[in-house]
Amino acid sequence: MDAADLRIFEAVARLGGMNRAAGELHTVQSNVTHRIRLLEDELGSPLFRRNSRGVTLTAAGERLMPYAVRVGQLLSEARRAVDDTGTPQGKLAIGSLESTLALRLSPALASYAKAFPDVDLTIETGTSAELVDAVLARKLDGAFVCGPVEHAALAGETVFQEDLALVTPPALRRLGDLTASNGVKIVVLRAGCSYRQRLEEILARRGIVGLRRLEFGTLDAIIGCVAAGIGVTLLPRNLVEAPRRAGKVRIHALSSAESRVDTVFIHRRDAMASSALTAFVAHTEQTSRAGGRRGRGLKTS
Amino acid sequence: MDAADLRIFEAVARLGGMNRAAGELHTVQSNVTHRIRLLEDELGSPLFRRNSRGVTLTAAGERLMPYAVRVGQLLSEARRAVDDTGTPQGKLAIGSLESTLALRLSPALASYAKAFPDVDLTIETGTSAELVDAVLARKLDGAFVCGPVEHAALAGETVFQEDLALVTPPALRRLGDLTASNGVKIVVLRAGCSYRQRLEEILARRGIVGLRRLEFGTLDAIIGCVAAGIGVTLLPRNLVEAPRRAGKVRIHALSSAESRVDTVFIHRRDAMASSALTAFVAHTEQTSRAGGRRGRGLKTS
DNA sequence: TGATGCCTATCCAGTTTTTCGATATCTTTC
DNA sequence: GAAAGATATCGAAAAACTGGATAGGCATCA
Repeated sequence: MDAADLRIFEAVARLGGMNRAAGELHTVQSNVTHRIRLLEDELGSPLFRRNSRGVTLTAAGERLMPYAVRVGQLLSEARRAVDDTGTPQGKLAIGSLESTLALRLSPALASYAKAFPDVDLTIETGTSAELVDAVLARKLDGAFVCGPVEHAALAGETVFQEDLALVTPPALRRLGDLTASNGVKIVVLRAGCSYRQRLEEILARRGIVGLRRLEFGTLDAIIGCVAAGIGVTLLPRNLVEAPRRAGKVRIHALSSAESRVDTVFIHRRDAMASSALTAFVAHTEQTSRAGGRRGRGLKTS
Repeated sequence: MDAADLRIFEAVARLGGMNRAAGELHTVQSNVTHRIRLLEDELGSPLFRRNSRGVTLTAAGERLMPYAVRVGQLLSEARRAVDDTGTPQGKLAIGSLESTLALRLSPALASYAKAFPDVDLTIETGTSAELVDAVLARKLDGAFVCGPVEHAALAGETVFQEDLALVTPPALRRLGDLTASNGVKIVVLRAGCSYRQRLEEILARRGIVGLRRLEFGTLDAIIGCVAAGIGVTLLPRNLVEAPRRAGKVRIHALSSAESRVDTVFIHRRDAMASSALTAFVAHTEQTSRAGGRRGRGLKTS
């Protein structure tokens, strides 16, 4: 049994046919059939059931499949590891929550890109759940998500601790005065922003439900909107301290459980971190130390 | 790059020479040299430094090495997985603390061996640290060790909870009367028994140090020895209840932190559990439910 | 019912890859 | 300087792989 055999096996299983696999593998069908046959002979049990419309995995094939996938991944990872000379370079796919990207990451990204020009950095955004899945599926090398994350295959550490503040127009003295009927809206940075859900929970806990939502692309727009009495929002406290001192908005007390959000950087435990990734984490921590505080996260081994 | 290449690479790296690798791989040196050369060409960087006394890994080779090892392990595991038809069979290497084996495992082992005659069950004993290392090195499929065990690569669950009792001769009313000078010894089942260390800690905490040790091979011998006034010991409470009621020994109070010992069954997280292993764990739990209580252990994913 | 399309199995020949054995070369050691 | 032990190189033989052509099974459709 060899990696090449498993590669063929995996393609046949995934595409459900030897013909189709032959196409993907840039070879001919007879060849695929032959190799599969050899593999089955070697293992001593059939891996596929042949029907007229293609093939399906037998029980033994099902058992082999995850290994075929894993070996393929390992080999390509090995190649990258050999190429990785220690100076960060190559591709680096990072995921982030939209809000984290906007509020925390931009300066770090800019200086990272400048410091390591040989890295092809791509940033993808999504919800925490989407990002976790993408990291697990090895589509992303790592991601910034809302903590805590508990998954055996993932390592993570808290890189930012946000202290959120509930921000309302200055005229709103008591939260109780908020009702759906007076037209005040929830103002958030972007749809699916994870602060939105938290804000709705906080309001719901105080009996305030049914507020409409409003989205803006920039922080200034959000704050301006709140100052104008149109909505309420939930933002990191240090971003709204200045407007508050200027009397433009009012901040309402939250319990620390409600206000505290950990942003965790996660990556697969089993994937060896590339130089580019290692440098990225180090760089982000260094940059963030100016604004946020660094904390301990999951056990990292 | 193929698994066969990595196999050759790994042998050369491990043995430090192409000649020696050729011997192990049942081929000739020229062949090994050739394949290594091809691999280096393919990867674009030399993997070995050639000296007159053999070869040593370059930085790139060092980076490749763990992948070579892992791929080899995966392939052999894949083969086993394919062979594993669901009915427990094949080899199963289990480790255990000597004391756990003697006190808890024997009945479970006997009935397991009877229930699944196609499994080649081998039991090895050692200290917790030794067993953990053996499981990590894949020399054992699993092991019973003293909890708690915190290791990212290991999953575990508590299968037994022992409530230990400090057992002394009935004449010894107060622990304070124990001194090294009156000849009383620590009696344990076997050298290196993990209860021994615990017992010494418990005594030390009460200012009793310097007692000599005495080993016995059977429980009855130990209890008889204590009853005869020769020594003190630490044993699961339910094993000494009968002699205590008979007035043969005295049990002294311990805090629950001192008396409680978790026996945890550990196995590698990344190794897919064979049917034999799965059945073993299930069987042990079932059997142990008669005597001990089952509890939750580490997060198992 | 026969034609068609899609699929796998098989066989053969050509090519590529791998293996082996012999030999060259270099370095350390005695 | 010889011997031992190491890697490098080369050519021939063996093995494995590939590609193309063909056969046959099974469903669908007219």
